[in-house]
Amino acid sequence: MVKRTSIKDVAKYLGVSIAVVSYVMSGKEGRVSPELEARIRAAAAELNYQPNQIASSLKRGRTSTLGLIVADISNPFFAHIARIIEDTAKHHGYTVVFGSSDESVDKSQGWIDTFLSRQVDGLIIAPSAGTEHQIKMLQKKKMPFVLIDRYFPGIRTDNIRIDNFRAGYDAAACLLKTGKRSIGLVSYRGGMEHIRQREEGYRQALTDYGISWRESWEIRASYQRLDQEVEEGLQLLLRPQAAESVDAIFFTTNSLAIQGLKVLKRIGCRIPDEVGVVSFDESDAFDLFYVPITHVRQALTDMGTEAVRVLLKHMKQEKHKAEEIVVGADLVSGGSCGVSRV
Amino acid sequence: MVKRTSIKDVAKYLGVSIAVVSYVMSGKEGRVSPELEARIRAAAAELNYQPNQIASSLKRGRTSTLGLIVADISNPFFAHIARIIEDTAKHHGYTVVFGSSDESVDKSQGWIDTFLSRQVDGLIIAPSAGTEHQIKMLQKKKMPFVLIDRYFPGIRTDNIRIDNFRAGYDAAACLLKTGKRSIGLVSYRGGMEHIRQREEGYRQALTDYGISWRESWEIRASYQRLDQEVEEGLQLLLRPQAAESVDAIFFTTNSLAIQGLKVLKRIGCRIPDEVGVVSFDESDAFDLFYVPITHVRQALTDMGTEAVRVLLKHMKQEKHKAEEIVVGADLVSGGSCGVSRV
DNA sequence: CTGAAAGCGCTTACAG
DNA sequence: CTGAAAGCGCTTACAG
Repeated sequence: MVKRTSIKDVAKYLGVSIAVVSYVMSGKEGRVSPELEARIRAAAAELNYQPNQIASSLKRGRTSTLGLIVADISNPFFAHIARIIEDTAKHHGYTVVFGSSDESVDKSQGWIDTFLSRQVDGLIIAPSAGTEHQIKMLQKKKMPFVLIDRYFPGIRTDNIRIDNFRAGYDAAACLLKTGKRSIGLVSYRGGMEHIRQREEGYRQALTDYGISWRESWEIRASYQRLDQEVEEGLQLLLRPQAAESVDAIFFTTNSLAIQGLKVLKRIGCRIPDEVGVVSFDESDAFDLFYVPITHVRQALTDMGTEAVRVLLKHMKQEKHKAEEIVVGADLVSGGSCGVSRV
Repeated sequence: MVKRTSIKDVAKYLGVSIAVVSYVMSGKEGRVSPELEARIRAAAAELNYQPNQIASSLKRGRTSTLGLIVADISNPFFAHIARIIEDTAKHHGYTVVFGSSDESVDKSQGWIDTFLSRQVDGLIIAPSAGTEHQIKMLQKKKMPFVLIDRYFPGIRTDNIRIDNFRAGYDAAACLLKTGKRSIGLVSYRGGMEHIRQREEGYRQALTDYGISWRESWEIRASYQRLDQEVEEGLQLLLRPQAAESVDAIFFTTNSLAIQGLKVLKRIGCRIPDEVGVVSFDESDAFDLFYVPITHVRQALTDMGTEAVRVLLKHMKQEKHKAEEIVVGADLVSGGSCGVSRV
């Protein structure tokens, strides 16, 4: 990089103080005479001056940067949210740095440390399981942050999420309404609260429809070995003639569903006749499946814009009571549940 | 944010100079006695010291940050690349800030300005059409950057891409091999070189298979009104009994294909019998389509890691001749082309 | 091995 | 309206 021209250079060029140049370049009104201002602007343009935000950040103690930590930026759910956060942040003069935690406690800590040392003004985090202490540490340091998608019931924090219980209930109910009676659950290991809520909703729906829940209907995969464990789980659920075999499946996230659908397709399972399916989140693959997959659509735009809005508010106010914001989620019907009898 | 403890605080706490603290905290070997080093480390831990990277950046003139500009971070192609770049950059001690240009010249300029004023050490850019002058400006400023995915034939720059001509050729050839004879092209307006290369490959394949190219086979959509224009274009291409009607379609990007498949599905077009299909890039939707969509798979991992590698190399060397790196791309067969007769 | 000091490029109270 | 100066938190040549 070629040596950049600084405020000092343009001050020297005009024989004025660096103070006036700074005032003009940072848009302070009424501190400098119109004539001088014009000369400074002209000189700045001529010398190709561009302010150094790093210096400004050091002096002002704020970087106008937000840190975003998600499980995986290449997951469409997070990629979509990232885009909305980017746009909203930019609109308020902020830039976003991001990191993927891969659901790892250590990686999450690593990104938090990185972002803190880089003096981000605030953090937006989709926290992984087992990171409660990291969240508490942020609170202790009074570092502004907001949680998205996930949250910890034991910690009062700003967080933006959907009503996961209700969404899980609606998803399962959609299957039950078509006469499905043995509803499998394909979910994540790890015990994240938002996933547990979806599962609770599912169980409540079973109960309300007079179905007695069976433990063998629930299978779980780990993030790290998702593909293999979904496949093994489905093999169990779909064993022909087995007492535990299932006539419908609720996938609690998009990645579980994508992998699950690949398995169902490979073994030639007919949807919805043999097995009804409902999933979470959007995907082009759901729309283009031979029978479009019914799914819970989270209001991602609201989630992203609210996250930034609440975070900026939090950053502004020393005292700030935690806001828990529930954004919309609706069931998009695609036919994969079967034909409703209600 | 609570007042952070600085190097000065720990120096004062121990009654030593800030210099030694700095040496220890930044890992300079052999400048400080082991005893003092131990005391400093203990004090730093006790006072919960975390280095301020902003101050370090200002002094050292480097931020260990890379800027990434893509068309849209929520597009799976770019989201995937972003993830690889994030991992590779992190491995080398760099953090990534990103911005989506939406194929807009102005937004692209905006992100470049933002990233320059934030003193990023280097840029990775998938440049939009019409941004040649921005690229030249970066060269004039000697700002290190590398282009990915796209490039400008008239400007010598580092760039990482696939052989788009060959990939376009292979894609079209796959359709021709199954006996398809009138091959439609669904592509982008705007004349980006990488897209033009794909189109050229397609035309060359037609020629080599003894088919005479027809202008009416080629339809183009703009980024801003993609959905509508793809639909209108397909309607033209698939008009029954029309002379121009087509028995196969080559989509030159994933977003064109996704939208196109939605249209084909809606109008009940049978793939591959009525219309063969081949696309670019990967998508869960391609794998899960009733007939898996044959597509060109770009070596995204290579593209991302090479981009970072070349950029870091460029940043290190004052003199540096432009590297044009071609990464792999292979055709993943899915059955959507039809049955090969060769 | 250790310290005093200059300086990175800004911002901003304080004088004049 | 304008300028001289302190200071943000580091790094690093220069003395000792």
